Amino acid sequence: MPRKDTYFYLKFAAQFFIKMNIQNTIETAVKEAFKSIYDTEINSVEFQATRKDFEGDITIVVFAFLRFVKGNPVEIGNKIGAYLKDNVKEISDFNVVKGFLNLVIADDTFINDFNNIYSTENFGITAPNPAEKAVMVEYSSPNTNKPLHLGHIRNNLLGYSVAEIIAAAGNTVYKTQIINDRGIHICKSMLAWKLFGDGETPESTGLKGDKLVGNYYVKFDQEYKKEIAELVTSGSSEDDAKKQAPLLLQAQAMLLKWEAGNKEVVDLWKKMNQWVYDGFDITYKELGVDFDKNYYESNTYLLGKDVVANGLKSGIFYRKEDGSVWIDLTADGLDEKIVLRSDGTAVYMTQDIGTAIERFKDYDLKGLTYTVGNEQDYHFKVLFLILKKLGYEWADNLYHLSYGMVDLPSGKMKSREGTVVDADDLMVEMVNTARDISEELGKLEGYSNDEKESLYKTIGMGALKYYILKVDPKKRILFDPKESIDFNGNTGPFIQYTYARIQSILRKADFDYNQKTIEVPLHPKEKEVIKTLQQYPEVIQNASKNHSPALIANYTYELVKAYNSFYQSVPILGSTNQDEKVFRTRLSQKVSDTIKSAFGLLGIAVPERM
RNA sequence: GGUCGCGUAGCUCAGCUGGAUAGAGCAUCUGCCUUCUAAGCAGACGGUCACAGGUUCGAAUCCUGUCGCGAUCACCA
Repeated sequence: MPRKDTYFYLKFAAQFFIKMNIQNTIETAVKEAFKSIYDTEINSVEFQATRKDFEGDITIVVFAFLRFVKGNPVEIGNKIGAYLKDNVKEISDFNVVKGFLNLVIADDTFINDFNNIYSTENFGITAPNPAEKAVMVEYSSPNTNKPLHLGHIRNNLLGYSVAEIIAAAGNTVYKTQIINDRGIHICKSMLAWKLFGDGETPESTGLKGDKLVGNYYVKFDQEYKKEIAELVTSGSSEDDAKKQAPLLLQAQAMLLKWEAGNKEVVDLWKKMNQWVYDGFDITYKELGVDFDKNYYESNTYLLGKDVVANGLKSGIFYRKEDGSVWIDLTADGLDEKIVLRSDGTAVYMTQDIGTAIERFKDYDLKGLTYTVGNEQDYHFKVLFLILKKLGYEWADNLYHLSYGMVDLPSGKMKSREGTVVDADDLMVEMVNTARDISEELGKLEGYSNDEKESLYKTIGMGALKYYILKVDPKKRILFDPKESIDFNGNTGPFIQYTYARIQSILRKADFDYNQKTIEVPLHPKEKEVIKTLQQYPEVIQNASKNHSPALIANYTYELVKAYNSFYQSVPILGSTNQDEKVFRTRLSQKVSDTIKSAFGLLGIAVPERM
């Protein structure tokens, strides 16, 4: 094992070498240039990619040097440029515009780079370093009283993708969720089923288990509202009616029974939760997400109380007269926060403290990322601060992947009011749209029905996932169910289509393109594609650091645009020059490999044809 | 009210730790299928980067304030 890892490590190093090599060479040369021309030491050189409208590949910002050398930036740029052209073999030309020194990199340098990239397996991906501790990513974390909706889809896609990205950046990653399987809301569904369910089961109704249970959650709410209305007509105040409604009292009684371990209630709870889990499993599978370990709130809701007890002793927490325990965070600009109820039971915070500690005990972790909506920003800020105050050094490596809500034109989605976009329904709809478009285009002759259906799923889910993931997680998404998700332009199918076209070329390539070619004149479009490919490793690192699948999505789009432009301007298989043909085929192949890799990080599959 | 986030083209979004004339897609309009898949390519149109100050050689980007939208400030989770 260690040997294999070392091997991967070297590969990773080699990969960075490709890109950094040139920049380092230039940086060193620039320093030499200042030494020899101005007799001045400079400490760093600021690089940026040359803008498309200018000639060149890499640009040095001359303004930054004015601190060290006084003078006209254009003049300085010209002198440095001339020095570089004479002394650095990779630089074939230069020009200066205002304070920008644009350098032209020699074609053979690009081709060499590309050949290195081509022969790098899993280009861009860094294998985990076994000496490093792991990272845990929590996502999904549903309630077991209702089905998953569009909001959960965003959560799941984000969490899954971020986990993949962090792994690709060189970490061992564990995916987890905490299932909110206890509490009054579960009892509501249970009670409604018991009272009105008539023994219905997923088998007897043919309904997905989570849907069935969700129906009873809605049923409870309807009946509960009726009771409130009746109480109000008979003279109760609205508030009293809400508290006194028999259904609610029964649900509360049920929760007490559950906590006391009453067999009948616990058995019903187990049965109905299992229905929900079976339903969720189907949805998760369709979505293509998975978990390494599930935590259940019914196991963790008592955690954290001993931690609070210890913190009380050390003075981090304090007890109020009624017995409740608090932490004072006003010195940190926050409020006072309760960590234990006056009856000694745990609150959400207590549980999260305990669960975090538990996870660090269960796994050898360096960090933990929570994928939870931005409505809980405050909760996590407080949680992290408390853990820090409790002295856990890993508290600095906790991260709240906070994402914006998915809203409908009508406003927020509400399960009880039936204004949610159901996860399963939406996925079916996306696949249907993919089917309609594909059938209309009719490019799939020779495909069996199974192959076609599997392809429609790939495309439909690709459209959905890309649509959600290309947006910065922080931003809220407005989803209009009437305007269907696009399949043209900056979309998943557009990128999948490019992949499929390349596969078609590779299938037709009846020559050996495994051979390196160096002596080909480089077309500007080819250069653009190579430049974009070079960025991939850095993009992954960046996306990991920023917990942002959107960076991967946007990068993939850039790559595909560059490739399509190339594809349209020059013949690949039709090239009359054999070396050129080989080179372009190799370039195409690596682009498709990279698309597949990047889309893999987004949890999106790619098709061989479409 | 306090705190946090967001505000870029008609719509949906990019724009990395400040850099050149702010970029895509959709929509509208114009070209390109006897050459590798037109779910494509090339182009036109479209912007007081919410507003006002400040820092800087240089600000959509950093700082301050204002406005607008959202979230949050529970002995719910």
